Amino acid sequence: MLKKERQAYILHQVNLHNKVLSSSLCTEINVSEDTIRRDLQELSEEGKVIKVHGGALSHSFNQVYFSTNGVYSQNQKKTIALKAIGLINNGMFVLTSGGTTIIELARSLPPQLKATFISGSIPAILEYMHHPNIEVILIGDKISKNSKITVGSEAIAKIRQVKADICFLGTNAIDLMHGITDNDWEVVQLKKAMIESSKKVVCLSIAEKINSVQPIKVCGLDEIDLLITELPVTDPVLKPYLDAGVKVA
Amino acid sequence: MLKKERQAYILHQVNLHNKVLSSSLCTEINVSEDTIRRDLQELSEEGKVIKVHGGALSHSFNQVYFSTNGVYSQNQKKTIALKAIGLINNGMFVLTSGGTTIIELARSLPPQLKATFISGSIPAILEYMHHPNIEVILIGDKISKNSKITVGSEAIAKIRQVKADICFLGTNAIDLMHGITDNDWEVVQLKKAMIESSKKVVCLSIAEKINSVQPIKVCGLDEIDLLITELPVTDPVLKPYLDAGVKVA
DNA sequence: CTGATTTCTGCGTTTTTTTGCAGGAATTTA
DNA sequence: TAAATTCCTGCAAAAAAACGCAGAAATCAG
Repeated sequence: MLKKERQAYILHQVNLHNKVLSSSLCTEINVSEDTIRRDLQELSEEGKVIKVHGGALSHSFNQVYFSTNGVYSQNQKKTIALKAIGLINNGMFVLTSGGTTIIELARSLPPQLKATFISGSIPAILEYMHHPNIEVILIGDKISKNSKITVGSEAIAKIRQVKADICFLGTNAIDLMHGITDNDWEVVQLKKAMIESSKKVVCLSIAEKINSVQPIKVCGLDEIDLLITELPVTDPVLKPYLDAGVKVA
Repeated sequence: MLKKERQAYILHQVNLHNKVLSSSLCTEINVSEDTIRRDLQELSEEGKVIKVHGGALSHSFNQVYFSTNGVYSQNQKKTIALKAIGLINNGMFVLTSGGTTIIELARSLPPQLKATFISGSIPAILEYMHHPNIEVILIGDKISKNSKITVGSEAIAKIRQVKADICFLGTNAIDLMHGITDNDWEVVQLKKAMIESSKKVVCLSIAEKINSVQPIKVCGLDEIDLLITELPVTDPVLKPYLDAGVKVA
């Protein structure tokens, strides 16, 4: 096998699978590891692949996983936020949890919107405060430094006193079997209370979190009135949820 | 699994769920905890994640910060803050209002101090949240956007439920005749409630505000247990207050 | 066509990287 | 305060990489 031929094969494999192991390559092509290593070395110098200990990675691998953009999946979250904002009308009482998607929602609210936002999430409240026309109601109680949200029985009691028109939940994990799940017990209690206190429950979830599970259950899919992702409604990932009776936007 | 691959997976999980536990990661990827720890270490050195005891946090989630620009007469306020901090002991319940002097107090708290701070001021709460050992209780209610503090009957009711060891009031104006005065009716209601709910009332006031008056009365000088300014106790400006029976530090 | 030169490949050795483990220190939690 | 986790340090084994070298193959010059 010619050297050029071999390198073309390697490059093909890298682009196909996003990674190659030098060990498997050398058995596939039946050459010594040194040869593979030298090939990888050359391809790496030409910028065709990224050489790592044990093999090589495609360049797209790095683009996908080590996004140089500091804010992770901001665009997706922006898309979700805009869909969600379409559900808010003037005069509404809106209950929101915390999380980066909610922050994006808060930042994207149109300036003319006049509504009342209720939350215990400090980062979210900070964003709502900057808005010219929104009334902000803060749920008080002990602050969980971890999640930057007020948690505890007082907070839950306060939420129970509210009857909100709509509730937006930032989602940590959603799955067909287990519904909405999360990893912080106290936050879960809050979210449960929020669901009970709202006429309409909307889950905001980037597609990556779909079909993932966390240890603690928030609610079943049947309690969600709407699931918002950055995907078009026709995306196959959403099909099982539509089939399960979940409304999707 | 390649090392880079593993780190990409970890980073992905961190960005997705805002936090990861090393314990769960090592069962997921089936490597030793040491390996996970070393990965976390490296990712943290590259600034990709924030390493904490037991796992790691995403960086984007922790970017809650408040614009500190234009801190007015910072040095004097620092002096006042340090005097005030001398009054706080471990285990105390501390009630604070808002204002830049209180912020300075919050920033200057010694890291070992273990106490519970109660406040409705968003900027103050943000500072307390950064402290490793203090418990933060947030007073909830409607947020007044210009004073950045929760105001209203619910907030007052909550404060009434508390019996704090000490209360620090940022002062807007203090005068021999009129006592403590302010210019925001709702904030005054809150401060009154705070005074009633505290065993000891401490006013923090920079010298410039001494002998000035605002439209709405908070309380008389007789209700103050201590007045803290940046001046030495012997300063002639403070003499009339000492004569009137106000303790000064 | 032939010999010299260059390139390529594989082998053995040394060096580096990676990983897991044991212990003791540090931190967290009850 | 005591128990349980988690963290750190040094160490050792395994894997991979780097290096030098020599033989094989290809290229080139005369």
